[in-house]
Amino acid sequence: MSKESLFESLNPQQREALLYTEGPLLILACAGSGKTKVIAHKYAHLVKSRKCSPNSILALTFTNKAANEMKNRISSLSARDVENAWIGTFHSQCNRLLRREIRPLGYRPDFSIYDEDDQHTLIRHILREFRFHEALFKGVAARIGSLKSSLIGPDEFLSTGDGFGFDEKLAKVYMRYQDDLKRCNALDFDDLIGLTVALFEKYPEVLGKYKGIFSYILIDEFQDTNRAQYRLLKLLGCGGNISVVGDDDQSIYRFRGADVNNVFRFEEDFPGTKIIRLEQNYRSTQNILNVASAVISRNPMRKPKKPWSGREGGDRVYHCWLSNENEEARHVAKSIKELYLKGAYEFKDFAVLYRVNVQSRAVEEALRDEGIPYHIVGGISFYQRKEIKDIVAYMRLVMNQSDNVSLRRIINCPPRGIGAATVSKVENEAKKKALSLFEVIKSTVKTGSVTSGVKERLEGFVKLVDRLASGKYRTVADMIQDILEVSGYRETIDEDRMQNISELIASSAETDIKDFVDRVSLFTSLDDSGSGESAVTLMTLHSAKGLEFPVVFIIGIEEGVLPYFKAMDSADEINEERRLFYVGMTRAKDVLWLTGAGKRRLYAKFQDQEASRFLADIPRQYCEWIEKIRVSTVPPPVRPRTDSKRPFFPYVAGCRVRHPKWGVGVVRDCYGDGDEQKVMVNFPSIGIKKLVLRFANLEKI
DNA sequence: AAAACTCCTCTTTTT
DNA sequence: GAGGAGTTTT
Repeated sequence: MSKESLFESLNPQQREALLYTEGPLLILACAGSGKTKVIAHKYAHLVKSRKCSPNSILALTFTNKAANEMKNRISSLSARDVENAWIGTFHSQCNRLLRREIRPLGYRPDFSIYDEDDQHTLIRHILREFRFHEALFKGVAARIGSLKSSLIGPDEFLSTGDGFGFDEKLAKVYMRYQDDLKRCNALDFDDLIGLTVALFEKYPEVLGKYKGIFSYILIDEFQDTNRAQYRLLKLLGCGGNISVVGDDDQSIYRFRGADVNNVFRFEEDFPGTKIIRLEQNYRSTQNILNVASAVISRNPMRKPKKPWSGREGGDRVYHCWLSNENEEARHVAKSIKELYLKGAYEFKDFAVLYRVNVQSRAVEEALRDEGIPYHIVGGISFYQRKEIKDIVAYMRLVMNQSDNVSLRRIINCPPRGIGAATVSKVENEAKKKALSLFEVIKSTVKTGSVTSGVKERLEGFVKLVDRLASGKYRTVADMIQDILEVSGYRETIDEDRMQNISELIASSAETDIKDFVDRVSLFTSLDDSGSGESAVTLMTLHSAKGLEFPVVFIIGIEEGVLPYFKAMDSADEINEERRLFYVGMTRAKDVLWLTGAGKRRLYAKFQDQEASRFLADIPRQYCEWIEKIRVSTVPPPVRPRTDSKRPFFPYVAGCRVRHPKWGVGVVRDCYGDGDEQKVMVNFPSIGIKKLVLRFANLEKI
């Protein structure tokens, strides 16, 4: 492709973004403004104009899907092989770098990568050993994860503790977790970023090497970076050879550590930053854009921007209030059918978006009743399935025999008579001698300090692993087949599970075994290839980011659902809910429906629902109200309620209370309502207690 | 080691 | 109201 045609399809701002290569550049890209296109074109331009040699541009995204899309675009623009280019997700490229450079940090290059599940297993194990709130493992993991994504180590965290015991214990768990990972020669997702940063900070010569390799840096979805990722960019991009593209209005992953403030910090940290705004929206009609803009403009702390659409007018945004969630779902299904029968749209042109996955149920039912094909995006990932994780654990243990988490997973799977008692014996031994579990097992087999039965079974296991480790497998398929046969795993699983394993094998093709394990670890969901049949898409608002559909329904726009009730007591979280709504609305090209229900069953109980506060921000002239239930029962879209109707708590997290028996403690959380109101209080003497407010007899101090 | 039972939780989830 | 996980039972 000629240089001219690289520009031809771009508007003036996009062109400017592409040509500005001499200093740090922040591209504020409104929804639907073609940001991915700009990055791909810029990459191609940098190579074409010989400003950068091929493979010297680091281009980072968040998802594998986005990375693949970028690779495809770039290779078709520049007719160049992108196999060895530094294009990929933050995690995959850090992994690539660490496989080469990690030694000085005390890990071996054959390290395992632990996903969230493995992380949970390990933390749970530690909590059990510490006899410390094992049930809270998820919360503890989340806490540790957020510390790690902010590059706060255990020691640093300890020094900021609240002095009430919990955080100190948490710091100990954190420290131990990090030690265990190292002992296992394993990295979790946060380590992939964090250790790359640590490497660069500790070893300037390594940083220098990579600054030499990367002559330019391109970042997509910049608003989703966390502190660690930002630090990485700062280290590598301080020379100013960096362009980042993002939209602060579309930051919806705060709960995962994403920090929108990076967008605001960028200008300060990269002096001389040029800002270019991509404000032309190529997706939605002006009406849809007006509605979305009206809602998002209520958020404080935004980068100012004026999105506009080349598509004047368009349908007004439809809004409809139904009596309950089934009526709502039926309404969605009927509307889809109606539009479909008019012939303007295929089923794949429709999307139904919701805040929480449970909302899909009613919609599924209604679509089935109408005979409308649909598919659901999200849910349990292929790679999270037990049988897949088991097989991968075998592979990991074979490649990294320090991997205790994988060993524990499969030592008795299939059952080979090595029970909990034996394992915990081995664990104690391992702790004493600072060896890995597998090493201890091997020496136990040699010295025979256990009963002959146990010894025999352990020996069988060692032989199994050794056999697999010495196997000269050409392909992933060979290795997995051997694992299935030799371990006896195959006999223990049913048809369905075997089917999944076959799929795993099929997906491996001719991939190198090590690359395959990395890929499996760094993938979350298998590309839903889809059956090819045209079908309505159902998914959460989060999953919808980056996509577009001609007709979009956003359902459950009610207080408690959107914004979700858990987010309602913090202004920051409300703002994020608003952004989520904004992301949803800006997915629509032609038609946007906003619906809600007056009654809804959430979990066990029915609830009366009020219209979402966000609806009150929509100017009436862009909207059309469709009356489905009697006007008297239609709740007008009111301003946000005062707190009077929300469950009221006499305490807030952080305040101190006195308990007649346990003395003074700190409130950590308040939840539930009515007679079920509960508080979680941390008492220094005994730790965390959950108390029913009615009975607790607490005194505020 | 499977089956039965009880208890708990229940937002979103790029890697 | 349902699914997951831990515990107890057989």
